Amino acid sequence: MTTGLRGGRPRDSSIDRAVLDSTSELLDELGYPELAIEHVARRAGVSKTAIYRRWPGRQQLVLAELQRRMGRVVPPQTGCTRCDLVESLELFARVLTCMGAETVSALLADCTDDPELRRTFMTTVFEPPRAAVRVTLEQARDRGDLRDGVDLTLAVDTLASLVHYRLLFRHAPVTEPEIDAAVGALLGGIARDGVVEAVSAAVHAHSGAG
Amino acid sequence: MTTGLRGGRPRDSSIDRAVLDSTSELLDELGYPELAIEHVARRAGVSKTAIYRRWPGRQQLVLAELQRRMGRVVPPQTGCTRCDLVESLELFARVLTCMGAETVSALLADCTDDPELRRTFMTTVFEPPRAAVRVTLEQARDRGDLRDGVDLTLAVDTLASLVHYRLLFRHAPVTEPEIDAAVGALLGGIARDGVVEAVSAAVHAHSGAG
Amino acid sequence: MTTGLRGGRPRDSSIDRAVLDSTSELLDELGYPELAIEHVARRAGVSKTAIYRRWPGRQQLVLAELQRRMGRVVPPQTGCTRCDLVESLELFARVLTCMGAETVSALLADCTDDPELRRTFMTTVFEPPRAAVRVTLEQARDRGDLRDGVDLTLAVDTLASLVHYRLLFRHAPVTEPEIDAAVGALLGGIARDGVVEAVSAAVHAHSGAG
Amino acid sequence: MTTGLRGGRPRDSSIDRAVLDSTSELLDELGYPELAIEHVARRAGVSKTAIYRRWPGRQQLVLAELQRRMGRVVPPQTGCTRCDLVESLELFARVLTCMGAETVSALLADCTDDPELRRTFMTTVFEPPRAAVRVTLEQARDRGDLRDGVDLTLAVDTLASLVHYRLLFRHAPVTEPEIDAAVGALLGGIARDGVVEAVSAAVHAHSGAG
DNA sequence: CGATAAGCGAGACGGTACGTCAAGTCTTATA
DNA sequence: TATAAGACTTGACGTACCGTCTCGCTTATCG
Repeated sequence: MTTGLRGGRPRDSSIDRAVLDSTSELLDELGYPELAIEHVARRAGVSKTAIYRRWPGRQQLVLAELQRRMGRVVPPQTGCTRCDLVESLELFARVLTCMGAETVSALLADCTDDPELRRTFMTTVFEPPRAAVRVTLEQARDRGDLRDGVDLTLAVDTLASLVHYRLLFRHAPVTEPEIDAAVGALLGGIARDGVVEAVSAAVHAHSGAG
Repeated sequence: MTTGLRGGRPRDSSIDRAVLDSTSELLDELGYPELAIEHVARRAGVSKTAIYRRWPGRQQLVLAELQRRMGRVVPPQTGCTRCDLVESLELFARVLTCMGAETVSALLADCTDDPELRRTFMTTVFEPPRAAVRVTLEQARDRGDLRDGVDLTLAVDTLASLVHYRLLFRHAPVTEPEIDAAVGALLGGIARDGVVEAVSAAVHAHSGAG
Repeated sequence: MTTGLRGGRPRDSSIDRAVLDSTSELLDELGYPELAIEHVARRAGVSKTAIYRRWPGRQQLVLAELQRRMGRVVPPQTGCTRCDLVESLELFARVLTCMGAETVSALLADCTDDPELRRTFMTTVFEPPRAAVRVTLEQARDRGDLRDGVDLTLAVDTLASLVHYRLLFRHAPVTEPEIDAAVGALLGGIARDGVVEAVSAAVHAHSGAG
Repeated sequence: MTTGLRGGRPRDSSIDRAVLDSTSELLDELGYPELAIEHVARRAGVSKTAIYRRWPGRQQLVLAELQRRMGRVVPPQTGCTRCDLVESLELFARVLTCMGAETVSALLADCTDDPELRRTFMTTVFEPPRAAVRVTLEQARDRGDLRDGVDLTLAVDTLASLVHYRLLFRHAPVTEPEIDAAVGALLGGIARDGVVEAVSAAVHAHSGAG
């Protein structure tokens, strides 16, 4: 809040580090639900007050640690649409894995009540890798690799959500071949030639009749 | 556990109902994180003991309520691949929405520690709608609507995860046109003709070089 | 509050004892200002909750201990006015000393904010010995030992306050000769014969002039 | 301690005043127990450091303020024993009331731990009005108004303690007629003629027998 | 029909963490 | 050196649920 423009003892930045380090360790050892501010304080050799002065609560503290873990996400630029997409998604998976899939989902669940917090979470944790995928798809589009009228947001969600789903819900790893297959499926479709157009007509008839 | 083979006063089944009803109300009013067994007991006019005798903890209690909310999920059977898929996914979305998206994700997060519990959660909450999608895709495959070598599990995950992502993470609604577009994209692909094959070759060259 | 007429697990009366014992010890070792509920709980081998369930706060807890220390105060009845008075005051002094003069005054000071609490304090701690003095004086009056028109309340206050003052304020002991002298002074006056009447007239003239 | 003999920035004496003023206000608004140094500092527009440099703690700070409130106590000299005594005691009551009876007793209680502090308190707060009473009594004695062998200290305590008791303990006002009656009682005694001597003999017999 | 066994409401119990608060000390930059 | 601002440690506060327990009572079935 107060940047302490002038006057007052400056914050001891070694405390920031010590607290985040302890948070990180406890996150790995106990997981988010068992992570207590009191533990963090004890382990960091720091008072609770010093923590609460920096972060208003557990969520923000862990969020800060996740942010630190994420570092800088740079979208790949090989010039090859499929390669870039695969690369983006692998990056995505790496980021989530590094943050700790369970931590991410537990934290998210713990942020649902406060809209402000939710937004921060999304911006901090989900947006960066998501943006990488989007940029990659936009480049593909500009390069003329995509059909006209393709809904980019939907495409991003489709790919991103797969990684999320596997890692956060099923706690299953996402392997490179799977990512490749998923990208291939989305790019090329999975229906035999001619089927989509046929069923498309049927849908319209169906919904028109309903 | 004990079916009360012999002896003892039989359980009052009206208590089961009262407790689940109160759980349901409090879930809607306060959300899962704020739901306390003590509140449930008070509201249901029942003792904590009676609750703990039936469910070992909060998670199992809420799980039971979600199970009750889900009811019976029946996969659609119109004979049209795309219609059935869309229908399955809408069903999926309805189920999650009815259960309460926030509740579902919070509960899931709260189940991560106990593997047994996790499995129960997956079987109870995620599997049924997922199975509906899988059945639909299997029927499509058997009907010859899908290309050879399509990874059904991946396809199910791709579609299912989209709904999850939108509802559980972004707390955004999933509209029918979007579902339709997503199904269309997966079935037909989004790449311009010829692109997939071309980049596919490039991928192999790329990964061969790496 | 709830006497637990029916239902519920009965309170463990050994806890009451353990808590008051620990309170007593800590009162002696550290004094009232340093007495912390958490210490009491720890030393008594009891949870904080168990304490707060019985007494709403530190003040009430200590008050309960003082009450226990006081026991039963019985006014003396030798039939001799002066002896009874001296005896009453010595009893008074013993009671306050046994409770711990510093504890009494610190507790009183800590009760000033809450009127309810203050009243309880007065009734519990100050009234009983005070009542003994009053009873003794009433018996003296009924016996015809006192002049007509003597203000008994004032007389009680005069004697009681001396003990309070010495013990609670000056932390000086009150010896038997002093008590005797004070009782003698109050009973017989300290002015030389004729002086009181003379100055009494002067007072009236003085206040009439002012 | 350091009178700032030489060197450095001189102390800003307006700070002393501002701090004591704020202390005074907060004492009236919240009472001693709720008076926090941080509040005082904030209200005075002064840093905590500046306060702690002048007074080692809360007790000393408040003590300083009480001292300021007391001002100069001058014993009355009308030449009439009873008038002077009444006047002294009223002065006594006024002083305590002005300081704030609750503040005085709370502060006293908060000084019990530190003997040094206690002594300062006694000297500062209790001695001056007490001295006035003593001087008055000494003048009465020298004037020949008192019987031989009267214990002056005991007489002072008897009168002073009554005021203390009423104001600090019972939080009851001390009215002028009451003071007059108390002075009258002490000077003239309350026993019917002949009673004191009779019971006095009884006491000696009693204590001799016991 | 009485013994046995469980269900049940009430609420005590030991835990554990919460987030807040004030005390008193220390650090920095500025006057 | 004094000052303002404010970081810092310490330690207790009173609250809230957790999941377990004990008690006295009720309600069934079994022998």
